[in-house]
Amino acid sequence: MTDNRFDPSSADGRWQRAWDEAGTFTADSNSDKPKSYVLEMFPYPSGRIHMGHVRNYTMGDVLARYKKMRGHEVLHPMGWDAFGMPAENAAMEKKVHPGSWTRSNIEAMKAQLKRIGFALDWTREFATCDPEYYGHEQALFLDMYEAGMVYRRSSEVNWDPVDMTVLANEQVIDGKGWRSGAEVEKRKLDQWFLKITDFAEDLLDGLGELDHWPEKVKLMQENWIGKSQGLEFSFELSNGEKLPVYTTRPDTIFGASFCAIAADHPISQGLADDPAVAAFIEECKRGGTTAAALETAEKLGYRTDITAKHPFTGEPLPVFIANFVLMDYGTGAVMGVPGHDQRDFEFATKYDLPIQRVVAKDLESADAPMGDEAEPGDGVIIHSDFLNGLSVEHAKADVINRAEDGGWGEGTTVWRLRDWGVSRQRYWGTPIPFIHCETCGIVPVPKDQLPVKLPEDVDFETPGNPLERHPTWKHVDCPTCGGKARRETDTLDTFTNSSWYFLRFASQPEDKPFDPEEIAKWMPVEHYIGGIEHAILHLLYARFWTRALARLGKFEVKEPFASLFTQGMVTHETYSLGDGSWLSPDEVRKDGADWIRIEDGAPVTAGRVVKMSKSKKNVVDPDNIIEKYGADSVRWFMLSDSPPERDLPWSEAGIEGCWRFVQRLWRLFDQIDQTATGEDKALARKAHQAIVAVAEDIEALSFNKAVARIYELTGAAEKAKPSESRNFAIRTILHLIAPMMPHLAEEAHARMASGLIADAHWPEHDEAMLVEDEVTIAVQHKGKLRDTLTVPKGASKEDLEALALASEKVQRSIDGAEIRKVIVVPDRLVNIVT
RNA sequence: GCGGGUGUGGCGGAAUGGUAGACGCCGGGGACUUAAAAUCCCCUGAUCCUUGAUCGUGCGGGUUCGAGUCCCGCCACCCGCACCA
Repeated sequence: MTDNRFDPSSADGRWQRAWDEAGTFTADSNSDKPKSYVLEMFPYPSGRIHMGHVRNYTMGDVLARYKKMRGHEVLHPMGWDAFGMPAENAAMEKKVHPGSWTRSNIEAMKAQLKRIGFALDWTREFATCDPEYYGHEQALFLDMYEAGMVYRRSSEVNWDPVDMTVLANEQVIDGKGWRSGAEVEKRKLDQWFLKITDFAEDLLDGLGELDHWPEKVKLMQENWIGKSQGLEFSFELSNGEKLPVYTTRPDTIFGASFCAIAADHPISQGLADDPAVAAFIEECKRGGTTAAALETAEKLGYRTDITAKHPFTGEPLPVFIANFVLMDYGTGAVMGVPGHDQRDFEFATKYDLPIQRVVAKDLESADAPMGDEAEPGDGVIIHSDFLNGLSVEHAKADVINRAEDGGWGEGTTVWRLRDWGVSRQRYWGTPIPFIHCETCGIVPVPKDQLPVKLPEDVDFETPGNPLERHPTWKHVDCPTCGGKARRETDTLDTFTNSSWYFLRFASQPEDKPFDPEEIAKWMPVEHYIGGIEHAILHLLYARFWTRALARLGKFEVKEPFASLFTQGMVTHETYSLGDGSWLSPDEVRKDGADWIRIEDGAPVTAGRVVKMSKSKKNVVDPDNIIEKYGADSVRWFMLSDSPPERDLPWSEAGIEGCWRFVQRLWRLFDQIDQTATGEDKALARKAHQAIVAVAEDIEALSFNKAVARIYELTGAAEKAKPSESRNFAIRTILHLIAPMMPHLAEEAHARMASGLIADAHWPEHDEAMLVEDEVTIAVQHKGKLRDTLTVPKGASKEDLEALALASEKVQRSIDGAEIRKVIVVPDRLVNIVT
């Protein structure tokens, strides 16, 4: 009566259309059901959906469908993070407009997502490059400006002196420009900043309320915000000036043997008349602006003639200009304590400065010779006059007190977090809505003139910012005085686009960014899922925007994402030829134990399993897989085996196994026997236990465990003889897999009932059916397993002990030794200690 | 350099301090078939003196009747570092 094979090539599309036509996944904000907002980080439209997307969206999809089965009104939207550099690169390489390149990518990727059968509300789709979206973003940016959260200052960028253009960190390879190959320099530009540091305390405290965020992400954000307590004080300099410095280790002040200031510190700049100083400052401009580049660069210093007077000893300390001191952090000047800071240690070794230990592990080791690195650890203070014998903690407090009493310093809090530079000298982003007027200065674009749209007619033939070069776009009249003025040609960092998109998904009125009442209905996002690579920047910026908008009175929500899940990457084995060139998986095959190239039989080395990437050619295209196995097999693969937070190795064998399981289920679903009677208590119990366990696993996002349980129940149902219990078990499996393999589930459901299984309820379980009658307990002798016993559940300690001692195997192991102790854990084990 | 993480069979991984290896993949053996595919059944951590025993969760210590799990110290690998998204 039915085919004995499930055919996804016809079923998948049929059910996808059925869901579309019924509007099954359209979220109704007026529903009186409890609301659930499930969101995956929206994709950048790079051109093709990759396996990482499939994994991410499958997890969210299972949650969304499960929540719906649990009676929730679910919002599960999708859109496009559409601004960014790849579109401009494509424009340069392929001579296409970034907008049309992006639009056609979106169209292709949307079709791919549809083929996987995601339960998405497409009615709310948008792209961040839609003028409507970025216009509202400009309005929000102006609101933040009015509230004093936006300002301008000069800041360093990577400058390519050959291409005459600003480079992203990504475009700096080994300190050189990626196109020109020229040595990159630091250059200062006037740029726009958002005052995220005003929210440092709030963002830090807010982490405490995020109970459903991974600890590691919270810890990373905490370290990133980097609250530190320390002492800010001033050295008196030999030239009569004062040098304010900040230190987190005032306890080590007697170990200071030099001071170091940043190259762009005012004192350094004041000495720049000296050609040697000027040359050194120039030297410091070499190299990129990333933390890693700065930290790993060789420590360089220039010894000035100035000395600083130690506040306690009065000793003169040499003042150096040094490349490892940052003007952006603290005061741009530090006291160097080589004994207890690794950077200072290296610097002191290089420039032959004294290295004195002032914190020792204990008094005995106080005068042991210093090793070849600094000692940053805790201990007791030595060689420090009145601090001797104090703990690090007490010494810190003592020095701060004395500085405050003496009026030469004070205890302060310093944050590692820096204000967010949002200026980008690029075309494909949100234009920053300001006008520079010769007479009025900086003037916001009036809101009724938003959006400030990007011009369409731009060229990418010459490097640099096309908005700057455009013949007319930047020339405007001042909105205040009507005089000649110039548009801001910087665009906003793409991270601003992704800092509020979840609000626009929840509510999208035409005349404003969002409607507070709708926000109140849906926010916060209940489940937010995405890559660990966003642990800091995107997630911190989104938290910041939400708090900033709340401070502006736009809504009450303070934290956008109630729970966060960071998923692992999809990886694949790599294949290479003897010459080191990479081969793609479909160019090779296994020949016995070895790998060969299909084309000519050349030997191939199977290498490490790493993240799928174009450069390693170990990419598997989801479309080809769906074509061959259907959407459900791929979805099942994404959920199986690996825990979702870890990497998932893609394998051909694995997807084959999923395909076989789809067919196994299909055959099983055909075996409901309406004439069957009788109870199979063991199977019924397994089914009830699975209903509870799979629900718990899905809610904990432990999809791999849910999958294993479904395999177990399936195996048991297959083996069982027909009975009412078996029919129940089969129908249970059908509902348990519905969120994971929705097409197969609909197809099978349609043959036994009317309506969509997507609209069905999660099966009910019977509490009484969960309890086992019998348990297997372990019998140990001195902690080693000797025997097992099957006993009724709840057997008494005495009975268990007697049964254990009666075991022949146990007696042989004890071998007549004296029994000193017997530990009995009911329903678990008996441990006999001799 | 700084910060974060991971480590269990041939592979992916299970395991409230209580029977290590659930479940899947690979591999081996068998059934069915003219044959193949599909399907079904059985086996599959290592070693040995094989009715059984010993060893075994990156390495070295410790706590405990009992440690993959808790504590201390290492090693290896991976990820992030503010203009990639």
